[in-house]
Amino acid sequence: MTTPRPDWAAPEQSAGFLLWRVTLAWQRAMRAALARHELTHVQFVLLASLLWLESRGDPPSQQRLADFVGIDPMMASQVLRKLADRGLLVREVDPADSRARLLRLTPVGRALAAVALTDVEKADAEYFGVLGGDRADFVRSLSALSSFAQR
Amino acid sequence: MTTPRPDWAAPEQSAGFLLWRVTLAWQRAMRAALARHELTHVQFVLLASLLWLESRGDPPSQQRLADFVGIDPMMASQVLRKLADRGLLVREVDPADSRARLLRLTPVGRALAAVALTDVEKADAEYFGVLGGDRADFVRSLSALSSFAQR
DNA sequence: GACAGAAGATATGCGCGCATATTGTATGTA
DNA sequence: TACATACAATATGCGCGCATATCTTCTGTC
Repeated sequence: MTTPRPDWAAPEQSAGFLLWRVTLAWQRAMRAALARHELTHVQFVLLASLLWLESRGDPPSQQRLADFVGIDPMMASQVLRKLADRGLLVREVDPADSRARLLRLTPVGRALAAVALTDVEKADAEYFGVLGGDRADFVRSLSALSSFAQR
Repeated sequence: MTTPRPDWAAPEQSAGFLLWRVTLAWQRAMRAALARHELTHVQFVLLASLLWLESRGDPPSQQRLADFVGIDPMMASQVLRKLADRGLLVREVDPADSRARLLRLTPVGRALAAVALTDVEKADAEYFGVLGGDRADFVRSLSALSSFAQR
């Protein structure tokens, strides 16, 4: 166990490190696509998910949105406050539970989310386009890992 | 463009967001495997890569190691300084270029890298084990993305 | 030899991922 | 009613990813 292992020392030959680097590259692509909207990639995910949730039910709480997106409730709290400061959404106290904050997009926020969505979709399609026909298999593998590796 | 898109609003149905979440889960697995060695996942990658590079040539500079691993030279500089403070490696001025710092593992650092390597390998194999026979295809897809999405 | 440009290292600052602790509120049970 | 427990939100702190600026040193060309 004292001899170096080529398959670990060389990141490009390990699935884990490939995963890591590919994700970083994807995040850079997202950042580039969202830069002109003054949105970070987490801000966008929260806005887009809120758009989706709003369209089919009551306004969600911060907690519910964070669970839905799969990010840390702490992060969600901070990011949502900034988005509220920018006037993209409002955080109002839940009348049924004064601990919770209900989220509601403003018209400005709704419009921004919709426009950013098209840019992100284009960047995403371009990024994964190189996989060609293997894309379905790739996504299936990701799903298998994702369902296995629940937090 | 003002109607929500289910495939984007629901992260688990988008390849990009799947990628993101799976990578976060992998990083958590790495963190757990490395916790008892008091190593972060980036610290480990640097140590293991240094182990590999040392075994087959002259000691690399910080820049060369950062390039090899694929991380930011800035991060590498900070992390390597901490590792040097812990006595796991030494950073000596390159006699051929007084700007560069040459990296050399200490015996303690070499031993720690080797032990941590076994834990990480086990965790990694366990993590990707759920892919079963699809693992090769998955890694091939990752490689395609990786080579395409060079920084 | 003198100069401009490139490269290695560092500092600063912001956003994200996560762990921990604290406060206030909503539940359960006695 | 009183209390313990659980939960939503917040604050703090650390490590990472990255952009920008600065300083020093090397290398090119004249």
